[in-house]
Amino acid sequence: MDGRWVLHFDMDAFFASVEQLTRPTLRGRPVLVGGLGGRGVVAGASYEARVFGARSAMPMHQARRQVGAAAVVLPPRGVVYGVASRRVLETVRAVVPVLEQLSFDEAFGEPAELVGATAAEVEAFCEDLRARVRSETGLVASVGAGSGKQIAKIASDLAKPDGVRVVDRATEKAVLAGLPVRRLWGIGPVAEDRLHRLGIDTIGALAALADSEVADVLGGTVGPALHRLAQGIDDRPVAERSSSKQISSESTFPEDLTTIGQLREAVGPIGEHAHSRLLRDGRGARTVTVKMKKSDMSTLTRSATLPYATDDAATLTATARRLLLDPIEVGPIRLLGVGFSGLSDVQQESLFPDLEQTLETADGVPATHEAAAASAAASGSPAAGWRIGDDVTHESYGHGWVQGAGHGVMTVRFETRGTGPGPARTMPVDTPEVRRANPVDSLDWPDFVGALTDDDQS
DNA sequence: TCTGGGGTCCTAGGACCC
DNA sequence: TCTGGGGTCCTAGGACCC
Repeated sequence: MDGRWVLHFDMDAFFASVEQLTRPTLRGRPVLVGGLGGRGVVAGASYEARVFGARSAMPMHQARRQVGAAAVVLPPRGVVYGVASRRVLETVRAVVPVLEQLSFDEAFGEPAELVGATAAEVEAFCEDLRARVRSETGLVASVGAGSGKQIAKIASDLAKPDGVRVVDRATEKAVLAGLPVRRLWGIGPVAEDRLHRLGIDTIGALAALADSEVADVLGGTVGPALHRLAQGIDDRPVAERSSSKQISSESTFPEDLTTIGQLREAVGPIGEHAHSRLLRDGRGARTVTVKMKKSDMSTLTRSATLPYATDDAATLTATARRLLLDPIEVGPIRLLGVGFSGLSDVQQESLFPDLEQTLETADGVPATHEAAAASAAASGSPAAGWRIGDDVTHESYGHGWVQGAGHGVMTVRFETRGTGPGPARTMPVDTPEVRRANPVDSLDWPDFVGALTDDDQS
């Protein structure tokens, strides 16, 4: 393993950058992506917004207040980020075949060709990778490199924004030693607090502790692992991730739910959302978990394991509904989640047909009922109300997005990645030439017209 | 107007089996 | 008539990651 180089590839302000890419008017402006409701938090902030102190996971109202009137607040467009993420990672994979993907916008790689390379060679490799991603996707990534995953991840942090940082073996220990313990991957607020109480503030101070002390503070499993990382010992391999172990969906309500009836109603669309992703995954679940977050932010979970894995919506929803607790007993509920785990290929022939029958009919309310209602509400007729951030298409002006709406009129900005900054036009909300559009078109339009032509010719 | 949504991993106790 | 030890599965809670 001597001479290995691990790379950590990390997109810069990914969600906000995709918004700025596909909606060119937003370039150079402080963009906040996240929930718009009273309980929303920031999922992504552009660097222009970070100047004001806005950060991911911050309550949206707070970020908005800090940024001021210039703030552009947009709801997340998950499908667009998903498509952008896939394209970015395909580009990276063309250069680094084995990737350990951590999230939408982050991955480790360990290119075989870099074994034994000099720091300068590694830096050139990383710059080439960034340039490819930028030219093929229009998005900016930073890359960190080091002898292991931990140092590579810290290096990419140091490289941001829009940079490369290679930490060679000679300086690795010194770089680590001076950083706050919180920068170590695996040390969160609780562990940080425990260490601070003992006067341990830096990774260097953590590294200098005795093994037994670390185990006492951070636990017998996690402690020794973090201790080794603090000392720069990190030989964990880079490997492709296996399929997910759990599929879940959760939702925070605008106001806390206080009756079991409300919870029973809410479990329908939430369970249906998780179920649709379970179907897309192609496996079935044996264990159903219901999660309830109380107003004091503590969570209660209840789970049940079925005798077999199933992808049957009625069975899964009925199981979830059975697990609900009554707010009268446990207190008001701000969030409800439904999770499926114990995932495996569905067994077609049940060994327990009688039991299956019993479970399926255990709860009278068919799950599809709420699901249909929810999807009807989501797709609703345009006249029912455009929201800020909606993607639209106009018969003459092309693809655009709703910049503002109210009092019977709306302002639409007609632009996409391919058009450059576009004009804003104000029109009645019920303008018949305007229809809801596929958000992904903002990444491609009008280029996809050309793509179709190419296909026709071939 | 406090704190989203999607995950992974660890701990700890009890049931159950041999 | 005071009661082991190991292994596995299930459940509940929580820390941590982006």
